[in-house]
Amino acid sequence: MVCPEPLFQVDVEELVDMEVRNSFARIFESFLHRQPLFKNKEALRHSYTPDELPHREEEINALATILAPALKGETPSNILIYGKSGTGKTIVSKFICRGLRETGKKYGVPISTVYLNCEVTDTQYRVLANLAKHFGENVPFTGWPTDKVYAAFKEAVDERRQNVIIILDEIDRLVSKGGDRVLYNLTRINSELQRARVSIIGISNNLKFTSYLDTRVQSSLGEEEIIFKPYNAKQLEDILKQRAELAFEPGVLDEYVIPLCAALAAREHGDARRALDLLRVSGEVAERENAEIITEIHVRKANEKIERDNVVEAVRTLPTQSKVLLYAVILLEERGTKFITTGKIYQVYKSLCRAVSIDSLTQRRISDLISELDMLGILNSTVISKGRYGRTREIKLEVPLKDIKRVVEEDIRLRSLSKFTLTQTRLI
DNA sequence: AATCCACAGGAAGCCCGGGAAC
DNA sequence: GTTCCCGGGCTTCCTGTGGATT
Repeated sequence: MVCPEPLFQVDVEELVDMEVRNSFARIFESFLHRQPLFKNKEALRHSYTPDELPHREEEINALATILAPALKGETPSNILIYGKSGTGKTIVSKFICRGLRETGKKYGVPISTVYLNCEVTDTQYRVLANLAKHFGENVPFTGWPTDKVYAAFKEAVDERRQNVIIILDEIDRLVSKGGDRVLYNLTRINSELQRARVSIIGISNNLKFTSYLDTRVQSSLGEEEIIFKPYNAKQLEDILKQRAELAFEPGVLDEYVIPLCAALAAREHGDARRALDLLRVSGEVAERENAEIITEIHVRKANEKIERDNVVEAVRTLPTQSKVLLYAVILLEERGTKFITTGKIYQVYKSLCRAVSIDSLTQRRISDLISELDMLGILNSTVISKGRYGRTREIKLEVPLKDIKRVVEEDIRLRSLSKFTLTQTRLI
């Protein structure tokens, strides 16, 4: 996500500013000889699982209590875990599963755990194929009938006596993409197994997602529910302190840095992931400035950088059609159009398509693309009714216009858009 | 109260590419 | 090579709707 700008370029600019032009050798020398700020940057990554998870004791206990029967060969209840992003759901689940496996190993109880992120593995087929692969079956990523994959998984799992715990992270993604049949199958699989037993841990940040499920799945999946509360600023501070000790050289952090990172992340619904990113990027910013100490200013800069980078990256990776659509909104915004509606956007969009000679999509499809951009937080759309003048969506740009305009124009196929003016359409 | 606008958004189905099996 | 299956992007067709206007 956050890709640091090349060190080289920035340093050169700075040197010119400082009117130090002797030689590049000096840059390299200083790079090599300056005191490092980081001791182990990995400790600030999301993927890092520390040995202790502060302020999640209750959740850990709850989860451990539910899963403990696996150690006696009994089948633990299925569990649903709810909580906003960065509240430790994933890390706690992985942490517990690791402990469970290790304890099982110690006492000779076979327990295997599988972690699947349903944002990537978002269909029935993919979930089953991944599970089957985990148990040694060779399933192609497409091609087989789903029943066959299911059978392959069942057979592989049932080869020996074992307790299997499947973690389905972002399980709500599965439902929104019609992969909920797999949940139905998985929750009933135990009745078809001879030796193995399967339990599911579903992780979701959407409290209401079960309402979209079949009632039978609802009740069997949600046998136990655990809710992860967001961290408050004080708790985030503790987490950051713990990681900072591992990540930074002693004495490089100004005393206000951690509280500020914690406070900024607490504003974002207590997101620990954001707090860690903030701390890491602050360090990187300071490093690039050749600073010896990381200060509040670096944190502020890091915060801006993270927000900008997120948006730019989101826009850069959009499909071409969405970029053209976004460009239509940008042009309308630049024109100061008061009510930007689906219809207006569609007309501008069509002329843009003509200008860059690509096929235009139907208004129905564009309506869906607008919703997607809304979900990404790039646009904001609200359905409004203008009485006699119809019901439509009022759409606003949610991100800095200049930044994203540049990003869209960078697309090779859309270069010529920069020359386009709205007078070419009869609108507005 | 009836009408009517400008869409929202659901449902069904088409088409295509990727891949396995025959 | 042909057939079958899956997922994703898309179109077509359709019904529904909030509130200004008639």
